[in-house]
Amino acid sequence: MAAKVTIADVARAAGVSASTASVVFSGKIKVSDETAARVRAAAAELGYRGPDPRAASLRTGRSGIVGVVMSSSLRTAFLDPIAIATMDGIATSVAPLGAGILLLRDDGRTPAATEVPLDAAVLFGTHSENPELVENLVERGIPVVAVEGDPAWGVPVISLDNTEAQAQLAHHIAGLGHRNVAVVSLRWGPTTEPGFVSPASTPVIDVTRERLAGVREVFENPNVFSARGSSVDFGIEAANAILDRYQPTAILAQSDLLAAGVIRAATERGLSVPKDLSVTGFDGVAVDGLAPYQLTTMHQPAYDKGRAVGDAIARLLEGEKAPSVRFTCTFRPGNTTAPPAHSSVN
Amino acid sequence: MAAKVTIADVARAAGVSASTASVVFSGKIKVSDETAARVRAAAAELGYRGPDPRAASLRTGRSGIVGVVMSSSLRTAFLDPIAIATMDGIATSVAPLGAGILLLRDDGRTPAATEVPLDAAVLFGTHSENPELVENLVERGIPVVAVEGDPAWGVPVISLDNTEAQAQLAHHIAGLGHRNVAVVSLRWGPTTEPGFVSPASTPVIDVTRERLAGVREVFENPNVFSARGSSVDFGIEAANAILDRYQPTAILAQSDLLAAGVIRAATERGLSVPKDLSVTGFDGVAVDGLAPYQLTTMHQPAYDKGRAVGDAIARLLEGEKAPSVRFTCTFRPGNTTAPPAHSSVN
DNA sequence: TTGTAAGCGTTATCAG
DNA sequence: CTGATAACGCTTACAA
Repeated sequence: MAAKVTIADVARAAGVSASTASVVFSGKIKVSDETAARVRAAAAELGYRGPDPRAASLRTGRSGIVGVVMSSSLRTAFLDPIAIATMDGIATSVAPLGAGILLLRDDGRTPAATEVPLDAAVLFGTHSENPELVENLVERGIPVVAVEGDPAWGVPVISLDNTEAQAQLAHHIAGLGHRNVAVVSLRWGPTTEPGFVSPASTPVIDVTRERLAGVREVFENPNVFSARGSSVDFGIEAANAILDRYQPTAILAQSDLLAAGVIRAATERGLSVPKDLSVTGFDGVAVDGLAPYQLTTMHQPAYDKGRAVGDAIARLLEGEKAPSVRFTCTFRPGNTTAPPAHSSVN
Repeated sequence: MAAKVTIADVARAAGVSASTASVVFSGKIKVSDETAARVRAAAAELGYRGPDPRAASLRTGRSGIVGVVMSSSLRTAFLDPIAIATMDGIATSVAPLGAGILLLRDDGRTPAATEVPLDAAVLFGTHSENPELVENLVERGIPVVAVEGDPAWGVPVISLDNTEAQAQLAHHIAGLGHRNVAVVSLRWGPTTEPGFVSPASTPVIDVTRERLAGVREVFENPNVFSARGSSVDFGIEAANAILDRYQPTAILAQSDLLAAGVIRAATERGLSVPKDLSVTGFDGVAVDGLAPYQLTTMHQPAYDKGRAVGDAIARLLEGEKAPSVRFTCTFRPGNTTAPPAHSSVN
């Protein structure tokens, strides 16, 4: 536990100046092999482990940290495979920038994004609640990129063609002849309870709203059950509520996890999928344990979305403008949709 | 985009010294309301958003960042609900320290843990491969805590009574009268392919080894299939391989996810659980969509393990010693185990 | 190729 | 309660 040894100590021991020693470690300028060796030897001798990142980051203005601001707990956020894939994409794409991912929440339960040495910040999910955060970050000169948020903030937004994609699924269902469909939606608002929602109501959460709009382009007035979130169990809950009350020939779920739950609930009631009930998902993730069903769904390029975030950050860090990017989902037919049976099973 | 405004600018504008202005923002020392107001007004005027975290962290020696070093990709790590719960616990317990979680890997695909301003580091999973990292961190005076690792490094380890817990499950199965059991294990080594393993082989990964030892305390020579990792689908794969070759009356899976896959595979083959096949898990997580089965399993306090990590960090940061902690799993009986049928179904 | 000088923006300490 | 002073440990023009 010797007192802290600094680069100056190393330089002194090696008989060179601090700047030379610094350069030996950063490798940014050529140093004669001989002096470099001397510096390294001195460092080893003194137990110097390389520059202190704190001091380096003050000097260079870079910390190697990209903050990802989420609006929910870690546990909740990472329940969603899409969130994980996106994060993975972000992590991968910022790695070449020499950066890592710092998990932050915007509710005061973690250090504020403004109290941590960030090189850039990613707004993950809906943050419409908290425009001051964005403003603060931007005024500090910290590049900000949003995933699936409100483009109004003037920051680049990496998003999806949610409405069009969901409409495509709805058209597929309509084309098969279905007229009587129901929707299992994602969370309506940040704190909304699950349940049926009135046709007049509009979802607060962007993704929910956009996807629902896609269904409504095709089906006038579907019954909508807003789930507690995206999971198989919530899908089961929603499907049971729907099937207790209505006899739709198709259910459009706003996520694959929810769809898997719908299938589970339907088959447990003795309904055959897709003969008695067609089911569609959204996301195109591999739902663990769903086999032998293959969901008819829209695949979203979550990982690529994450990579786009990193690209945008890189651009912003260079002082360039970064454009918003809207990714396109692709239709993935499975074996969970079919024309409706002529008569209701009931 | 005015040039960067510093606390000195604010102080000057407010007609006070920089130190006074600093104290207004940190709140660590009393300042007269009047001067405080003047400083704040000046800050607002100039668009000063508070101290630069980089400079503050150099000066104070604290960055508010706890690094979590994982050995796999984000995607892989977060597939496991236990990992998520543990991370959640860590995030929660370091929050009061004013810290957030920085996701790091030890394979050069993210900034090295040594290049980032960490207040502390958590080694997540097996890091036996990389003792230099630990050494480097420790020499820098950065507190290190390990989750489920090798206690040999001299850092506190937060772990589980894996062997005893698994043995408890094995005794439960033996007590029901089972004599012919098989095991679905977690990954054998960091890069091992799935498959049956020879009785002589010992797992490289700590958790796998410890849990297997628990089974072997009770059952001499079970057939062991090492899965590709912890997921329902890998469990299905493993169970099918086992049931193709053997007729065990019970399968002990090393995770709940694997156990869920075993159940799925078994029921798809027409075996009834638990009548024809008893199945146990490990972890005690709520497996999404497993209902109506309730796994007989050991519950591990993953979240609390995470909290213990935070506690250890807090202690280390105070300069105290932090003890290693070994958590105890609790038996959770479900409806997936029963005495073996008198004759094989086959 | 190496050294000199000048901060990066803050905050702890201590005196007033 | 406020101010002066001195670091925190490093990097980077620029000069030699």
